[in-house]
Amino acid sequence: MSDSSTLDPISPRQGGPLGGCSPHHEAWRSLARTHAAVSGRLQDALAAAELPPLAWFEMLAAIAATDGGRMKMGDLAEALVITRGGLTKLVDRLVKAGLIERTFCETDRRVSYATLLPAGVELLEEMVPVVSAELELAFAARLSERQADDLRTTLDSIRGSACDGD
Amino acid sequence: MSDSSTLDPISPRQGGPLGGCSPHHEAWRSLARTHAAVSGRLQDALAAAELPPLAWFEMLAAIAATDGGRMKMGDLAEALVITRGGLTKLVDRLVKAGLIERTFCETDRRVSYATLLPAGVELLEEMVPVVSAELELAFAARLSERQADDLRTTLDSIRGSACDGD
DNA sequence: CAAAGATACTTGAGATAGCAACTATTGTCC
DNA sequence: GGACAATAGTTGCTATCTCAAGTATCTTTG
Repeated sequence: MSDSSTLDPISPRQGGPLGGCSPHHEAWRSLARTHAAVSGRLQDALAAAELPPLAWFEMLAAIAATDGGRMKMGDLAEALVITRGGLTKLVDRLVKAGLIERTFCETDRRVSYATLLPAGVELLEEMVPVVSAELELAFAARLSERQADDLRTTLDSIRGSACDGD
Repeated sequence: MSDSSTLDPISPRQGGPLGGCSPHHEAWRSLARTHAAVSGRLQDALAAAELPPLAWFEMLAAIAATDGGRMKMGDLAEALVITRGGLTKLVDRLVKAGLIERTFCETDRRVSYATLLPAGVELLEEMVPVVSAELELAFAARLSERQADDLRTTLDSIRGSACDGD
């Protein structure tokens, strides 16, 4: 343990056989880092405004984007890309905060909906400008609308592949 | 509570004042969803091969990409975009698994390095093909190398903005 | 040179998400 | 019609992360 003769453990491989692997690999690294960076900024901005975390915003926004202001648990889990178990607990928190409520399906009693309440709409309207401002800062600063749209298209097609090729 | 008159809580706003907000907003949604989808696939592939989680791979890969096979804790935290506290515990796990070790700096004794051990290199070499295969599947299926490179450039510039505009 | 501040890392407490097992309801097949 | 499988959601356990506070070392400044 106190022996320092363990040094130089990897002399044969230095600086790059894995770093510069493939363009796809670098693209992935960039995707992961960028997601983390932007996500972190959004969360910081929300926290600074004393608003709930980003996950709450995404859930409220997802429900608000529907026609009826309600969404099946399963669809919501898919939209937020989290597991059903995780979603149950996330919904629990928003329900406890009075932002949404659980409603049930007449025709299929296994199904329950997360339904937006007025307080949820109100909060969402407070959060939107904060999130939007931060996104403008991150995206608009160096991307044209056209570039942003191209980016979205590219990402969508990657996601398509990721789901298909199962 | 058993009263169902709470229905129609959001009649004034239906289906889109927030869904189709701005191109930047949609690009962000796509970025988040794609990251989650690809990340999930990578983790599934690693688990299926009975290999350690993605975070271990990213740490090993980050260290292996350096010249000396070692990396300062702080730099590592920045590279993986996690907090220092989180990194300490992540490193603890890899150390316990015998993949890396902590080494110390002669000139500044506050600094410690995470140094790759032979077992770590070996494991990394097992993980690389699994991760690469999955990435090829997700990226190569619909993206040319040139598109992948453009994507990386675009993402990098976003990340640049996210860090600058503090 | 000594004290105050800055930097690097660790630690403990709390929050969140995933996994697997479980309940309840619906659909299918003989 | 009744047994078996499939689907929707919830729950307990565990692992991991973040945040804030703490320790050790270095740097600056009077």
